[in-house]
Amino acid sequence: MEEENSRANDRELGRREQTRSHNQALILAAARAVFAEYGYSRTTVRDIIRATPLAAGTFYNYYKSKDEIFQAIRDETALKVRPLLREARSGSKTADKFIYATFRTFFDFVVAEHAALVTGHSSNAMHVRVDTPEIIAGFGELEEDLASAIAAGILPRVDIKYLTASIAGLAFELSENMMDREKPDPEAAARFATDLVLGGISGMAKK
Amino acid sequence: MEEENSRANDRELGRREQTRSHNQALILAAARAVFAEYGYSRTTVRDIIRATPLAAGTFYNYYKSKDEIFQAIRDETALKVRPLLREARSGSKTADKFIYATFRTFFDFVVAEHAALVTGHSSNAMHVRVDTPEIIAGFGELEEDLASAIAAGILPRVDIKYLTASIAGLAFELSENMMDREKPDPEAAARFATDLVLGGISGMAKK
Amino acid sequence: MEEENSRANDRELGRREQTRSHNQALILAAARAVFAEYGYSRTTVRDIIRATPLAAGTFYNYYKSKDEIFQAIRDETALKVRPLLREARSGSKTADKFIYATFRTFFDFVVAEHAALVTGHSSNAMHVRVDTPEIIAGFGELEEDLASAIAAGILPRVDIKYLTASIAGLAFELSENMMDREKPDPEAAARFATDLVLGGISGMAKK
Amino acid sequence: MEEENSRANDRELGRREQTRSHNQALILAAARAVFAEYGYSRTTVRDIIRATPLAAGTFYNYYKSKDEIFQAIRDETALKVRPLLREARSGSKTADKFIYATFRTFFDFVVAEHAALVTGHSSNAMHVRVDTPEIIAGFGELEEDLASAIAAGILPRVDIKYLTASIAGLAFELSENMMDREKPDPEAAARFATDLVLGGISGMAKK
DNA sequence: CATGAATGAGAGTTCATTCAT
DNA sequence: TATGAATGAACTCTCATTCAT
Repeated sequence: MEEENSRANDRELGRREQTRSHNQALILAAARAVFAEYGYSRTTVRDIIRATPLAAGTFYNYYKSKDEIFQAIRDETALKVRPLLREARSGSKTADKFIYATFRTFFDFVVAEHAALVTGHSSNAMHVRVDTPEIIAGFGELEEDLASAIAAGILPRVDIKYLTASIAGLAFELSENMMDREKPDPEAAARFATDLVLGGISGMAKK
Repeated sequence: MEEENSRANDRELGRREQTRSHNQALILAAARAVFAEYGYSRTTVRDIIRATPLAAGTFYNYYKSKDEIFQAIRDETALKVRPLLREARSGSKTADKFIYATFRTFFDFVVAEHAALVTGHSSNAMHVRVDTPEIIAGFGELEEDLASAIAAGILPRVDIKYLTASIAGLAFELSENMMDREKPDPEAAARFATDLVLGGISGMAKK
Repeated sequence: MEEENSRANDRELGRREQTRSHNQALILAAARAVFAEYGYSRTTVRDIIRATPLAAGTFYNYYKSKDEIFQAIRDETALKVRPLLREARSGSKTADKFIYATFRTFFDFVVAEHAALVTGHSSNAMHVRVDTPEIIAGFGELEEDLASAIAAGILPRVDIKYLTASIAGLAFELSENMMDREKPDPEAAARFATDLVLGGISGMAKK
Repeated sequence: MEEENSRANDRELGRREQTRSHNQALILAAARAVFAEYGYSRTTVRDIIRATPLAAGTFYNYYKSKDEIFQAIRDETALKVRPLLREARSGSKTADKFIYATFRTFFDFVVAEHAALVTGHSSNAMHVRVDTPEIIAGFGELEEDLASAIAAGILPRVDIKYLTASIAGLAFELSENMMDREKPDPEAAARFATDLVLGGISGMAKK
């Protein structure tokens, strides 16, 4: 039986490898879409494989469980954006650049990956945001960087934990509002957020 | 006949009603706790009654379904805080009072009702926030009030939708951070949030 | 507590007795109606007491179980009609009288008790007919009487079991058809059935 | 990809399909038996699968619900017998042939399908007969054919609705009696029913 | 490795019955 | 004895996971 399969599948060299990563990609993409749409518990493995040309059991050749693929997606997302954020902030010599880089990078990322889980706008009216170890680590990094920036005199001395929370809250909530708009504009959103954090609304004027 | 019986049973009805509302309270409290812990879908009705000395079927003497109690809790929360928020803002003649009143009222409420669902800090690493009609209406009210304040010259002309989202994001995220602290201080949190919104971090100095 | 109740209930002498049989009658009537409407399993005890001013637990002061009241109703029905049928047949000296008396009595009874269970025309399209010991005994009596009539030369020698079944089948099915008509006419139905059994359709002419 | 796989798996699909239809047959047979034994509402899906070597959930791989399999069985039965009945009657040029063909076909069918639901002889003492659209249509067809036969002068002018009901009542009741006998004899039963309908018992003599 | 039916624990819910009042 | 909330077994159905093919 295995021989027959290999005969059928190996007409091209490396076909197996190709199929394997192809299938993995199919499953990941389907999972991302479905988790983003329904959230973790309301998503069934059947939903995922139904969004795939594959069969139910095949799923388990790639992921040990529904939980595993979920965490894989979450971490994958956080792992992608975290280096971007750190790098963006690392070169910033002014408060404006520091804060703007943070928001801009985050909003750009959300636009690029808006099918993914970070900001799940589920059809049945629930915001789900996941605090995985990876994401928590991301918050930790932000806090560290804020501390460094304060130490370097780039940012004023404020309650760092509240500032971290504020930036996170603004980032998540504004990114959602931004994505609801006709044409998401990460530049404008980042500008708004940065101005708010730095100078408050006092110095803003509506365009 | 019913009247006669009730006359005869009056003394006991007091007891019964007492037990009844006691049980209702037990179930509500359990549900609040479990929903906050696990979110809607991961919570089972059995989880709720297990957190109670009652039997499985008893739940359904009080709520027709898992959905019904969930909505009851959500709306109860939103319906309680919304009038408070509106009233707090209504008398504010300055930007500072307006913004501070909003945050302070919200944080006070979170401290008072910290077992409730609105800001669920789940142990299994998920933030769930539900956009019920009630909560969405709350956002709408905030937006309206912001528009009025801008029209009245109390607040400067800024992107109202982004401002609404910003205040909401700050409120939810800071309230969570506040509750994680040893001694939640709504005054300090509201002060931080208000200063941030009005003047940004530029004018802040860490105490 | 008991004293209070008796004070309340005993203003008239024998009131208790009266209430008791009154309640029993209420429950029986409600049960008859609901069983006839929904059949045994789709009827809930709640349905029965809901059709009553009484409380759930009261039911069990009168009947040990749902099953018990169901059987009571079934047997009550059969026990009422069986003596009527026997008596009607007993005096019949001719085949026509014998057969006609059987059908006519049965159809009259159905008209009179059409809310009861014997011929249940349930709203969800099911015919339910119950073969309780009482009803089976009724069939047995019919068979006995047919045997006697044959022995007496009143009826010809035919397969008694098939004849019994035929009469039963005609009785049940025609009674249902009769009850579906605008104005149920037991006389006409009994005439039709009798003529069919005695002479077949050959000698009939449509009115 | 699916095509390739099916090519590769062709030999096994035969097995699988075989198992599949085997299981389907197991479930159908069990359902037929249990429904016949207990009727619709008293039958639980658990009863059905318990009468099977399969697991609880397997049922739902074949039927979406208890209702679906019930209707499948009902309609399957009615749909099988109806064309047979119509065809049997269609060629009949005399009253005897017409009536005999109807009963004989029905009784033959009952003998062949005696496990089925149409005529349920339940051990817990209930006859259940379901008026599905299919069965009602069967009655309608009988009535139509009777009307045609009367119009053609084959049958005398009698109350068609009562005649239809009579034939149905005789068919159901006699078939049950027939099946209770040691050796069911559809020919004899059909002869009895036909003679009864055509000439009544007057012309009969017990064998 | 793909397949997809089988599995069975467990979900939400109902309801006959019990029992404190 | 009437009350009606409490009970918990049993129901229909779902779904993550397994496994023979």
